[in-house]
Amino acid sequence: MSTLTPKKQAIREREARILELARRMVVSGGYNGLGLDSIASELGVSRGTIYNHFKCKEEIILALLVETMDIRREMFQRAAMHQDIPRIRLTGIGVAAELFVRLYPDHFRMEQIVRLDSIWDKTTEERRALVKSCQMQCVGIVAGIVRDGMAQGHVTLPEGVTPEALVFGLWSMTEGAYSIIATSDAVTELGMSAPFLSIRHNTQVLLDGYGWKPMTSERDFQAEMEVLVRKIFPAEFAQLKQAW
Amino acid sequence: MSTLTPKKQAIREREARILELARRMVVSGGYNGLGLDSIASELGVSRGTIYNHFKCKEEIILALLVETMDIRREMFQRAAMHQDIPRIRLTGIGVAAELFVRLYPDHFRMEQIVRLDSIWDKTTEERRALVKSCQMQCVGIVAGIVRDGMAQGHVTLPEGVTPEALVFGLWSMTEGAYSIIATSDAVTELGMSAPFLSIRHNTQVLLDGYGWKPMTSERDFQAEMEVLVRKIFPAEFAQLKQAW
DNA sequence: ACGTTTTCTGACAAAATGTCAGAAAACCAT
DNA sequence: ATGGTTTTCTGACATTTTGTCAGAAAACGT
Repeated sequence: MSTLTPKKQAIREREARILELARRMVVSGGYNGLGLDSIASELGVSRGTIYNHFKCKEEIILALLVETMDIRREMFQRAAMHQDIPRIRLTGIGVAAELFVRLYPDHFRMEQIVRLDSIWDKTTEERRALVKSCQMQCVGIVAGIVRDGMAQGHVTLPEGVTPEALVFGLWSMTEGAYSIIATSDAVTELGMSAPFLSIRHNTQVLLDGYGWKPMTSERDFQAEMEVLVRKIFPAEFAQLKQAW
Repeated sequence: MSTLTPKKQAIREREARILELARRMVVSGGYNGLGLDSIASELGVSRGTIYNHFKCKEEIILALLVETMDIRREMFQRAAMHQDIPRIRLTGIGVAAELFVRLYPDHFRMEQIVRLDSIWDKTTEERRALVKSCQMQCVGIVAGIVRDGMAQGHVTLPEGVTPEALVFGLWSMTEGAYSIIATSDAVTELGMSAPFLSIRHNTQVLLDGYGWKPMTSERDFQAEMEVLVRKIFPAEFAQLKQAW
């Protein structure tokens, strides 16, 4: 597989460059900030060539989304694999989510943009399936930890509440928080300083609300997070060291 | 003020029609779905006339956003004014938020779109100030209830946690949840059935986590919500009656 | 009824997307 | 190497959309 003709190899490299340039443009100017003309000229090729790689603008954007979601899924998997009690593993997922957003804000912004702009109609079913699969894997990983917690008697969900409902709560809260932080510059003006600390605290409060043991009164999860980030994500931690 | 020349009156009415048509278009096709050409032709005027009303597309969209946010703020105010213990009033805010999203999904979608698409640069400072003011009022209303709860000894926040941090948690969770529901058609496939019930439950669990009395073990907030919606939002309740 | 002000129009320039016939380059077999 | 075949690339074209503006048309006030 590594023996491609020189030409094919060059094409493959160019595709990577297209995506790289496209990401920068989408991140800085949204859907409309992505201009195929600019990409083509920056790459020194004509616009027609871009259309040999992707059949429309929307496909480029969806390709970026898949790249993005793959990164997060991989980070979630690493966190879920950590050997510890369920609540700590869940805390690790939270760490992964925060790291993802903070280290790759462009990727997160990408997700937000794609979600909203109505680009889905024009894309191929194939790529859409990739996106959905990635999302389901992420939810599945977290739901698995919740089930572990239930199996070990650390948490008992009320009648009619599924593990997925708890996952939904965590997902909603983090997704919403990061989105508010990313888009509403007024967060600090609104009296919400240190929003990342607030998120870490609020997620743990939610788990406390479910009565998931050990509770925050018994264990310092904020300190635990630093241990986790160093252990599971050493490289990532090094990148934002002082900012953690 | 009600005595405008016939012409001025007609212009004012047309402006309303423009916004009305624009909203439909933005909701169905996002930023790019809004075409001034279509609006003009549907109104039977030329495109130049539209530009007499708004100096660019972006201003139209921001005008829509202000309309939208005003509705929510008004609903929040109604809920906050309800005479009861703080936790119930907060529950009322949750009811308001849910009603807003469910009754005016177009408005909510509007907010999402505006937030992301990079349209802010082109808009006037004046209109941006309107948006920010509305947002601060909403946060202020909720934070006020939290302070009431603290003053009455119903909840005690840990060292270093501000009332706004709690508000941030509630805001994040609902914002995130509604956004996930609205945009990710896979919610039910992911095992998250009855998402609105999950949100209601999760917000209460969060308050429980903060130890806010009375807790859900002492009082049935799900039942309380139905009382609130009937009492505070009778007209709105009537609209989605069976769906509540 | 007439001069003034406001409003409206439609043509124009500019920018962007997507297409395609023909040119250019790469490939391959002899 | 060379010639024929396939792949890739180009740049002009059609189309759509935004925003502008001089002059036409309508409304207004006296």
